[in-house]
Amino acid sequence: MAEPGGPVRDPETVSRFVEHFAAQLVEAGLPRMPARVFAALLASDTGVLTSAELGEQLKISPAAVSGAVRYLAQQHMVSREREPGSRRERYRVHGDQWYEALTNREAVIRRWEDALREGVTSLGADTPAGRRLAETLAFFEFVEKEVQTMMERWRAYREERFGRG
Amino acid sequence: MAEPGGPVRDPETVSRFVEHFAAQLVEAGLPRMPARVFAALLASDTGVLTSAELGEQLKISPAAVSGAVRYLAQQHMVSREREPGSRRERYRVHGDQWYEALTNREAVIRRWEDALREGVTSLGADTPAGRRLAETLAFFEFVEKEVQTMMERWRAYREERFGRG
DNA sequence: CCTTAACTTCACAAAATTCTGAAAGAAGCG
DNA sequence: CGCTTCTTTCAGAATTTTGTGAAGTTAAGG
Repeated sequence: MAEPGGPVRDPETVSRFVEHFAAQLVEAGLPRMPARVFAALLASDTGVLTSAELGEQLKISPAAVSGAVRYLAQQHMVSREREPGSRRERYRVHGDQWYEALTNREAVIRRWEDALREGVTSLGADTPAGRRLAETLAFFEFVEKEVQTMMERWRAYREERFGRG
Repeated sequence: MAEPGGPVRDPETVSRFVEHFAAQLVEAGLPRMPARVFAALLASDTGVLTSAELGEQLKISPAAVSGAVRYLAQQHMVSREREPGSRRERYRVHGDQWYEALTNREAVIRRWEDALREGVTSLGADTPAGRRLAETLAFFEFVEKEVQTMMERWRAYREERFGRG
């Protein structure tokens, strides 16, 4: 399908997917612009786009691209690369990297756990509320461990099914 | 510690925990009022509070309580009970129920999967972008299955460690 | 160095969200 | 049936978030 000289990718088809998938991400809590930029990268053939390409494709200002990309980089969902010998920056979705980011709410969970531990102590480990908090804490600790092993299983499964990315 | 006649719970200590934990939830994406209401329920001794109690404790209007509770109930994070023979409604965090809710982003994931499937088709399963989308789709399908078995392991572990809730 | 291309930061306008008071709506109880 | 108590809905004020244009910053290329 992909011809040598020119891509057959219909921009409108791509855009339809990008906006639709971005909308789902937004619904799940991601801010709008980061969601759109991320979807655009996912739907690109190389997985790499420049700031200009993103701005043009999504019809947004350079400032918006900048903000969205900063957000995504902080969440480790994309990485930024300097194109050698050029002022252009390139943004990339790297398969593995972003699965990990999705499940690596580690920092967030860690803070939940801290807050819960403090709650158990201050409310009293021997009170009903304290016991409820302790159980909740145990749940998060459990999940944290499980997610790690789950990702190991995923990597194995992925390699078997798709080969090395 | 909990005496028969009157609770020793220091309201200020409780409030400190409630606001702190709620703040973490907000940071993770939960709207403010639902987060505060939920934290208050978690920190209550019985796990049940009336609308009036919530309003008083959090210093918010009945309208705010109503909105927050509707949100939480939709997310299956609390359940509402009618106190028999009274106009009062009671809201409850039920241990199991809300762990499940946390991991049951099922509906959300389902929609992601749908969008991705459509993307694979419309961009072409044999294009680089299509392959990337297909792999992403595989990841979610994998996670969906894994989370289910993880929750089974949690229930087993929980029962062993805490006994029947 | 100076020019120029590319990205970033900042202040502000626009848009969306959030919470409240007020009014309306249910449901028990006499 | 009407009174009373509790909850929900609604319109609007206040706050927050978002995206832009414009100025500022960095670094390549002459």
